[in-house]
Amino acid sequence: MALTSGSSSGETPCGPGNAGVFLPHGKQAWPAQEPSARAFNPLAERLRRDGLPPVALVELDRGLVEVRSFPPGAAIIREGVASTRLHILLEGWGRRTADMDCCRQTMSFLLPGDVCDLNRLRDTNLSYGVGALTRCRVAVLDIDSIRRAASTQLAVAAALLGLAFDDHAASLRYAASLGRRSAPARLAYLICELWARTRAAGLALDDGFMLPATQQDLGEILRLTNVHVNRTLKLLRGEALLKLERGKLTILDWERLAQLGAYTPPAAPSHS
Amino acid sequence: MALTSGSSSGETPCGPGNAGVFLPHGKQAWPAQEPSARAFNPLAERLRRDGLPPVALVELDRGLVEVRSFPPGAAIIREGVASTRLHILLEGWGRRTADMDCCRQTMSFLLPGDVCDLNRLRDTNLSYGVGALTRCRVAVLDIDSIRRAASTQLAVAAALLGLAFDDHAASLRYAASLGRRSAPARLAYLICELWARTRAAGLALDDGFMLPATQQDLGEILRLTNVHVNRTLKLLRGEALLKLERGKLTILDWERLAQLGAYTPPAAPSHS
DNA sequence: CGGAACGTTGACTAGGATCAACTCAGGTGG
DNA sequence: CCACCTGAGTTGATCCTAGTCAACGTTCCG
Repeated sequence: MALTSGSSSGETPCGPGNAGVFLPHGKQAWPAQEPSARAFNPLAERLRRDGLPPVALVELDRGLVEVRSFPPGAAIIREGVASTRLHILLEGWGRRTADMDCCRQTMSFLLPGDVCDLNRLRDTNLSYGVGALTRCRVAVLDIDSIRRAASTQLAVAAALLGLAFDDHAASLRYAASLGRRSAPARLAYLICELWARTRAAGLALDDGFMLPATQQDLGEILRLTNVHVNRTLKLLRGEALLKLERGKLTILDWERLAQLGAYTPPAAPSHS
Repeated sequence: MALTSGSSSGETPCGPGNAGVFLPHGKQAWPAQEPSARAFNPLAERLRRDGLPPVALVELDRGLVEVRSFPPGAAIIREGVASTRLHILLEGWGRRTADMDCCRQTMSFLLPGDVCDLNRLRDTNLSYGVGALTRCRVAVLDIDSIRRAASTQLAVAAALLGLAFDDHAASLRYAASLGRRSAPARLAYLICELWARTRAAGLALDDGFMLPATQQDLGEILRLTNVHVNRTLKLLRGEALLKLERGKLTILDWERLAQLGAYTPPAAPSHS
């Protein structure tokens, strides 16, 4: 109910129980006008690369309740509202936020293939909310189905464990990148990380990516004011490291940008 | 080998394959002079409370390789060195750190019962190191044994998933608590969190806990300089919220401290 | 055309960093 | 026993990064 709250545009093409979310084969679950086959089912693709057998995907797929659509700025998950549903971002950009005493804090951006609220498997209450940065399409799954799947198919449990680890590792890297570093270093790091993630999600352009975030949004994740984000962008532009115009971020000098951000690309996992 | 690096004092009483780490029953694995039965085997206690059946504990226990001891300041895990061992803190305080370009960053303190490098189950390379704040006793386990245990005993996989989620949730809360908040708010939050964790680990005193960290250490986790930590402590002392002398932290006004830190105690998990 | 949201720039402020000096407790060796 | 050293805590003076406030430009959209 909290999830239905006035933000969805009513597009829920999947009937409950239909196959489709985890199975690349189950394309009948979506209308045919999908633009890109690569971005079609990002989580399934990721899990498949991870070595999850198709059988396990079928198992997970049983948990699908519906696919919902959210306009930009809508709340996908409200902070502090318990739910027995798991949300997977299929399309669009989201963000994890927490309302602190002073102002809103963004903990991470979410890209297609990311599970918004994986922690719910542990605790149905979350300490954060999830909002839509752009228009988003979100797969809604039933937690108990997923738990059942994990307890019958070991591969499912392993896959979830893998996702949790990745998420955790990213949080740690992110926390480290903040701290007593300068605004330019933090911004550079963020761009490097997003560049890697957009490429992994198949969303990257040749020399950059579409960044659907305002300077205010960037400030919330970098812990800067929009004004200072502006100045910092200007600085990096002046250094010919990158440029950001009309939502398109272009990387001009990857070497120096990665050096400034002290960014080291995460190694590929050694095991599933 | 990286783990043997010149810091251990040679105390490794357990032969490989001995029972003891996860099994509260297997007390023969330690010398008899253990001071407190409650702090004796903190992770096992935690997992037991979580509903992990004793059989699964036996399974995990097979992975025990040795128990190592580290003096204060020693490196328990060196950043960037791959390893096939998992480390569980049995006694003492540790910290997760990453060396950034400018200075060292601490991501979290580790207390007895915490797994230092759970991520290694996913990727044998870590993006952080672990150091000993006090003298530490650490159980060293073989990763492959744990993986095998998780793939035969579902309860083991579930327990690991639970630990990963808890760790992840703590990271997110921590990242949120930093950000654009003032030094007093951050310090207050840290104290609140440590107060909850020391109580959970059975290490708390009546009205506080032993905090074996210098003001420099506190600065590294709070992203402040030691000088500013000092001033902030002085401020909180002046407000009669807490005092810290000779390593003993005393909470004088819990209500106002929690309010200042915007601390909300984490809810108990709804499922295992 | 008008309004709203975002981006841009300047002037000023403040929270925390930096640098430096000093105190204090504990340990070590003569 | 005292002299000395070291690491931590404490305090003051000064600097600088980023926040705040405010104005104006630009883009987009109804």
